[in-house]
Amino acid sequence: MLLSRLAEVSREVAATAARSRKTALLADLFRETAPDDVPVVIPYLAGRLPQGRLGVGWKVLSRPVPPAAAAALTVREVDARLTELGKVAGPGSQAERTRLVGALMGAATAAEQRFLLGLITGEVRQGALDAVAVEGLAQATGAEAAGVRRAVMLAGSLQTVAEALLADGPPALARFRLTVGRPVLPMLAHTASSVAEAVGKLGTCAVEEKLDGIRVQVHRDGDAVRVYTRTLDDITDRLPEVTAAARELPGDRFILDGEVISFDAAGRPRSFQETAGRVGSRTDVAKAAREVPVSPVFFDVLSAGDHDLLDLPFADRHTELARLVPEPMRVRRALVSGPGDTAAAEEFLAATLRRGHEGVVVKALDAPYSAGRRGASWLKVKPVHTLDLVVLAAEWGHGRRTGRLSNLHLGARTRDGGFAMLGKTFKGMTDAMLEWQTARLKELEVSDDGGVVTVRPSLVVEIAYDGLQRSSRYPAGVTLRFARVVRYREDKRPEEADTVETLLAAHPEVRR
DNA sequence: TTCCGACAGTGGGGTCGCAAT
DNA sequence: ATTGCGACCCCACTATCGGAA
Repeated sequence: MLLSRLAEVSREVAATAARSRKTALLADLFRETAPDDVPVVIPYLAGRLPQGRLGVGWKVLSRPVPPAAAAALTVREVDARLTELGKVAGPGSQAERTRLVGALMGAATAAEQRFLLGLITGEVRQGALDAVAVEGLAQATGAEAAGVRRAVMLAGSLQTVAEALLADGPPALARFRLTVGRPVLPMLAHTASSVAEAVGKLGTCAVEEKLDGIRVQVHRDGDAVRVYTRTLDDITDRLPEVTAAARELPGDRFILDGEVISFDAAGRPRSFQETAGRVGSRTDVAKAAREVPVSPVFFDVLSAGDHDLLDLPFADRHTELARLVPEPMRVRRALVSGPGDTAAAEEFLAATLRRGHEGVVVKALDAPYSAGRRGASWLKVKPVHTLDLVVLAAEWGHGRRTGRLSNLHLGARTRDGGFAMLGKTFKGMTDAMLEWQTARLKELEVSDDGGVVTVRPSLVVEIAYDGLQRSSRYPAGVTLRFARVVRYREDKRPEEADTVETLLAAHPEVRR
């Protein structure tokens, strides 16, 4: 199949609003795909490369290359070239990657270049990724969409399921079962604004502490232990403590779900930055493990012995978890009987925060494990802080925000009457707010370099954030975590904005 | 008819590893 | 030794479609 066909379908999908029509377009393409092309066409139309990331980003891709006049590239040739590109390493590799990208782009028409650019950067912007591709695949093969979705969750990969389905039809789905050693997409949580709201929605539930670390899925089959991240990367070699802990548990075949986190000598959780740095260390794991040891803390079990537990209610899975994992290696929890018992949940949240943790996750006791889904049966609750800050600048947006000022630079007052930038945010704005702030900020413009519009510091905006973290980038030595806009405060003047001092005083645990 | 679940898009900061300077 | 880039951890929020209620 020619790459130009894919580029054309992708463009059509992007130009279509209705999801049903997007699905139909993908299904049509999948039907006409030859078996040999399937391993490439399916991921491409789901907006991903089968190779994963290539080590090529905007820096290399932003160099313009004259397009080819006629479409001649086949998808398999492109795939072969990108596989080569991904293998390049060592001294001189940047120049070599640039050369290979240039050669590929030079063989592509303008339309194909646009498609390739989106694929390689991971931003196809066609309004259809895995979920729509799954629907399209189901439609093309006559399989049940729910069955395809489940197979993809269990395989951890759309591509594997697509190949099997297009080769053998719907019966192939039965081959995809939960298997120890093969990672499953983890269940995710929604956000609730309060414990009362969460308990109100779920009724009888468990309230569990939410640790601010790295999500892990731990598989053990006899002596073989593997550890996977949320995106199913294998990080076993970086976490010897987790392997050792898993081997000491009484069962010898299981899949556990939990969090890895580092505690200091006093038993307090270290900051996310410290835990994440440790988990990211690969070159000298032994040294990293001595300096920042981590502990696994589990909250769910997906499989035990030869039993697939995914469809069991959470209450039953937890009974199994308690059999397998001793209490210190499990997340703390409280059982709550329903909305009448909210006070107990509130107290548990307060105690969890006193222990230095992030918040809680409220979980329905009757819900199955919805692999790969952000199910409504897990609701996280974290405290939210707010500040009144001043807009120092704004950046021109991309995609659907093109032509609008989007990303705000936020400043707090300093003692000398100036402002110190604390970070940026693009979150929380409605389309109407984007429209309004673009016009308002243009009135305050001091300069525009094409990317950043600097303004007179006079507009006050209320910002919500999850906490403070250390920063080497910003002048106050700290930055806001997950900053988002709540509303503009036109009733406030910049002299009334919050100061760096009050911010630091509100977060004494963050030392600069 | 209205409501709500699921998705995609729009990017944020930090840290590590690697290659280039 | 330092700098820049890319990958991958953490993530919030809004708009939209289409099925559920």
